[in-house]
Amino acid sequence: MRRARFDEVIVRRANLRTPFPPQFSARLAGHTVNAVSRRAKYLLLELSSGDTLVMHLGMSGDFRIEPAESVGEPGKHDHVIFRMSSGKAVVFNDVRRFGFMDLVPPGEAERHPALSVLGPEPLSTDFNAEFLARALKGRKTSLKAALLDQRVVAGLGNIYASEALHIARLSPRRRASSIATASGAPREAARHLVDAIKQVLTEAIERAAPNTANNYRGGRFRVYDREGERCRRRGCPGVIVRKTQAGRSTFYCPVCQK
DNA sequence: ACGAGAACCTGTTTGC
DNA sequence: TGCAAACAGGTTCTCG
Repeated sequence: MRRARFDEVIVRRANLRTPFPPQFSARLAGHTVNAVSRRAKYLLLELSSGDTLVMHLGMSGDFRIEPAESVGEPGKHDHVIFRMSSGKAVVFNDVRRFGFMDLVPPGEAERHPALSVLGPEPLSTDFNAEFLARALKGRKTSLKAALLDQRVVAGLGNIYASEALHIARLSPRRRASSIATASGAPREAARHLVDAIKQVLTEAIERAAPNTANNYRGGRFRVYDREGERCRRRGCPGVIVRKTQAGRSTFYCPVCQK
């Protein structure tokens, strides 16, 4: 497969969460995509122009790929259409418009305000019990809210924050600082939590991978969206409850998560 | 300085 | 049935 070039970029609505940069379409047209990468929940496309296209799907965004010739009348929430030299059109659809697109000049991607504040990637060795304990030392917010803070760990979202806490048997309502000693050293809970985050994300990636036999692991989640249902931990008689923390739904088992 | 809550949007589900 | 409130997997701003 050859690297594809942007033949034409049609912006049907030039503001998602933030306004698009000036000359967005013109800066893309004629350039090829040299590399695709990811940082936290941001998608990064390195272009032959040297610019980096930074994108985020927000809550409801998605890309769909269709043959260019079959692109008909755009749907209501189709905001951007990338017509590629491959003959495909990549359509960005986003009902809630919490998505995000920006174009940053060469060498400035890491300094982008959205990216520069991010903590370590959860599956990297930089994300470990020592780091987490230091990051949460003295923080009075809840453990759950802290896990959603992208400066602490980048790319963990609401579902897997709840899931990881269940695996680690830690209550989402604990003080974040409780996983560290006063000097910022990790307690055992910090190691369990780091391990649980890595585990839950690794499993989720495996499950999502195409062409594997892992696709139909029944049951989906351990706690997320299971209010009122039995805890899945073996031997635990608990019932999953839902609580709002920092404006988001948290699901946990009050019996086995301490 | 920190943490909680609101705000940004639209669509769907839930409750009276 | 109908309408309003609550809720949705994210991020960022404001306010106390």
